[in-house]
Amino acid sequence: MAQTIDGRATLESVAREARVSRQTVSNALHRPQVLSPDTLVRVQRAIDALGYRPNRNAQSLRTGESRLIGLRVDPVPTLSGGVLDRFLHALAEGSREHGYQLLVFAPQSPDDELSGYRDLLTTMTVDAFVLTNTHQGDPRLGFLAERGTPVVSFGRPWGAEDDHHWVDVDGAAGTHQAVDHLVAQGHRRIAFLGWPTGSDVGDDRRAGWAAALRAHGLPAGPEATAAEALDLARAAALGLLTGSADRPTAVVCASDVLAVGVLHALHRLGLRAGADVAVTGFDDSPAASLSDPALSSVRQPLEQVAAEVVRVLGALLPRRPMPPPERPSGVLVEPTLVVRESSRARATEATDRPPAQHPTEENA
Amino acid sequence: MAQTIDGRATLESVAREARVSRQTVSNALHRPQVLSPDTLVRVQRAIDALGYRPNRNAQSLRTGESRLIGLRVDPVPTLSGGVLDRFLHALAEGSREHGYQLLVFAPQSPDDELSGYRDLLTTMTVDAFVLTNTHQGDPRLGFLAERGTPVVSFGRPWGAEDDHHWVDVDGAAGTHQAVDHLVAQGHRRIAFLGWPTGSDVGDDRRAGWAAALRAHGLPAGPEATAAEALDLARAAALGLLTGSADRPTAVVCASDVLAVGVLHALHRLGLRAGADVAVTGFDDSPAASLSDPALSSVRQPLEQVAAEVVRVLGALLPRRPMPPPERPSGVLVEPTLVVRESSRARATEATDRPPAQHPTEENA
DNA sequence: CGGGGTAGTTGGAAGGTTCCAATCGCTCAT
DNA sequence: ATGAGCGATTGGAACCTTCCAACTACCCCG
Repeated sequence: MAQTIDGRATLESVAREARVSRQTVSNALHRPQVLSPDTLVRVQRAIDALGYRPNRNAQSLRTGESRLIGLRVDPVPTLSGGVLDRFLHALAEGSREHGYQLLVFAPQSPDDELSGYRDLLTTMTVDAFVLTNTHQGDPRLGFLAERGTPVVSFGRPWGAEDDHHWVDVDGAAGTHQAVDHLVAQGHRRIAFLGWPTGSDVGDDRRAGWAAALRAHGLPAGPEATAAEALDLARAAALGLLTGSADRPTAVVCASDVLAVGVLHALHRLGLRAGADVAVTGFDDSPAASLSDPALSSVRQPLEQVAAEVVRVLGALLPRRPMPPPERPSGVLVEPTLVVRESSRARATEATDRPPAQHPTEENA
Repeated sequence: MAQTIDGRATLESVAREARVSRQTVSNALHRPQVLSPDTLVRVQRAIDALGYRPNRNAQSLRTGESRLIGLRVDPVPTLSGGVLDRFLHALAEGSREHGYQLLVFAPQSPDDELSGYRDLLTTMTVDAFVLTNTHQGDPRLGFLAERGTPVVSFGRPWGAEDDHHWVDVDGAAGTHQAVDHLVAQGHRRIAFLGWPTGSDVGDDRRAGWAAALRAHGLPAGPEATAAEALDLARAAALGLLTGSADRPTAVVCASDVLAVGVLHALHRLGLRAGADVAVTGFDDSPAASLSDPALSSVRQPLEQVAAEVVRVLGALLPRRPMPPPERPSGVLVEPTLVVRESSRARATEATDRPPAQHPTEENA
C-alpha cells in the first residue's frame, strides 16, 4: 500500500507492489492481451491500490507525442455570439474521448502569424491543430502541411489550390431550408440580405437562397448587401423594403445581425415582422431568441462539427488503428432552421403549429 | 549547421555546434549571467543556427512542472453570451506571457465532479487551475487546497468558510453606477428586476441598486424577480410596470435577458423604452447592442479580470520571484456602464450627448 | 611559492516512460 | 531425448532536460 515518498506512484513502484517488472506493468496498460490473466489482475490490483496514473510528461518525452491538440482563439470574436462556446466545449469533450486534450492559445505576434504555430510544434507542445476561420491561400495550411502536422479545419478550402482535411457547415443548405420554409408559408417574393460579395461563406449562403428560388420556380427576388453592423443592415433593409412597388414578403439573411437589422427596419416602417414580412437569420445566436419578435434562424450543428473534426483528426493522429486517408477528406454537415415568430404567419400569439419538418424552439 | 537526423535540434546538438557542454547551453537559456560573454554569444549563435527550442516534455519531466493551466468549460454556457470568449482569450494571452499555456477541458463524469481535476493533477498534466462559477462550499476548492494546488477563482468566496485566492467583478458597483446614471437623467422612481433571492451574484447586484437609492436619498423602489428566461422576465416586468399607481420611470436589471424582457413588456404596453421608461441591463452581451432600442448595460472588464487572475496565479506558481502570500488574496475590479438609447431621455434620435463620466458605445 | 577563493565550465545522474532484444519456461514434433 | 517454436516476462537503453557535485584555471594574499 505504501506509495513513493512524495506520494506519487510510478511504474516502478507498481511493479514492486505486484512483483513483476516495469515492462509488465506498462504492458498491462497498453497491451493487456499479451499478459497471462492472473498476472494482469495482480498488476491491476497494484495499480488500483497505489492509485497509479502514468506520468504524461514521461510518456510524451518517450513517444514524442504530447497528445495535445492546439486551437487558436482570436482576439476579436470571429465565430459570432456563443458559437465559440459551443464549439469549444464539444471539441474538448470529443478530444478527451480520444485520449487527447485541448490546448488553447492566443496569437503572440500579429505580424508573424505563423510563429505561434511553429513554436508549439518545435517545443513538442502539441501534436495537431484545429484551424478555424481559414481563408483562401491561408499560409497556415501550407506551413503545417509542409511539416506533416495533422490538421483539420472548420471551414472548406474555397480555393482550388488548397487541399486539406476539413469539416464545414453547408450554409447554402441552410438558406435553402429557410426558403423552403417560407414558400411553405405561402411566400412568393423572397428577398435576400447578405454580406458584400467576395466572402466565401456569404456567397455560399446567397447561393442557397438563389438555388431554392429556382427550385421552386420563383423569380429571383430582390437582394441587398451590408457589412456585419446593425446600422448598415438596417439601412440596407430599408432600401430593400421600400425600393420597389411590390415589396418582398420575406427576407432571408446571411446572419442574425443582418436579420435584426431587418426587424428594426420593419418596425420603423410600421410593418409587423412575421405577419407582414417574414425574416430569417443565420447562426441562432442568443440574440435571435431575444429579439422581438423572436427570430427564426439557421442553427449550425457545432457539436456535430466538433465530433467530425475529432473523428477526422483521429485518423491522422499517430495512434491510428488504420492508415490515414491519402486524399484530403471533407465533411459537410447540415444545419437546421429553428422556426420562431419572425417567420410565422400569425406571429403574436403563435397558436398555430409550425410545419412538421422544421423543429420549433422547444424541441431544437 | 547540420541538425539531428530527424531535423530536431537538442541541447546536445547545440552543445556540439558551440563546442561546449550540454549544461552550458542550458545555462545560456536559464542563467545567462553565469556565462562568460563570449561563450554566451557562441551558444546563442548555435541556438539560432540550429533553430533550437527546448523540448517542453523533457523539461516537464525533469522539473515536475508542466507549465499548463487548466480551465474547465461547462456544457451549458454559464458565462452568458460571449463572456467566455473574451475571458478565454484574455486568459490565454496572459498566461502565455508568464510562460504558461492554457489547457481547456470538459467535465468527464457529471456524477464525480472531481475526477477530472484529480486526473489532470496525478498525470501531471497541469500545474494549476482557474475556476469559474464557484459556489458556496464548492468541493473543488477544498479538494485542490488539500493538495496544495495553485488555484485562483473568477468569483468571490461568498461563504465565510471558503478562503482562497480570487478575482471578481464588483456587481454591486455596477448596479450602483446604473442608478447614478439614471438619477443624473432625472429619474426618481427606479425599480429593480433581479433573479430569485439566494443567488450570491444576483443578491449582490440588487444590493448595489438598493445602496445607490439610499445614497441618493430616494425611497426603495419597487422590485420583482424572475429566472433567466425571456418569457418569465417579461411577465415579471409587466407586473412591475402595471402594479402600482405611480409607475417606475426606470428599471435596473440583473442581466441583459431580464432587461430585454422589460423592453418587450414596455413595447406591449405601448410605452417607449428610453423616453418613457429607462432600462439598464448587465453583461453587455451581444444582444444588448442589437435590441431595439439598444440596451444600456454594465460591462464586465473581463480582460482586466483575466490579467489579475494570471497575476495572482503567477505569485502562486513555482517560478515565483517572491514567496506566495500567506493569506488568500482577493481582487475586486470595477465594471463600467455602457450607455445606449434604452436609458437616454430622447431615445429615438439620440442627438444629445451622453453624460461625460460614462462611456458611450463608441469609446467603450 | 603554496593554499584558499572564485568564476566558468563540465560530466554523471535522475526524472518516468516505452522500445528493443533477449531470456525463460514450456510444449510439441522429430 | 533434443531442438524448434511460442507465449510470457524481463533488463538495458533511450527520449531530453535540469540538478548536483566536482573540476579547472586563475587571481590574490600571506
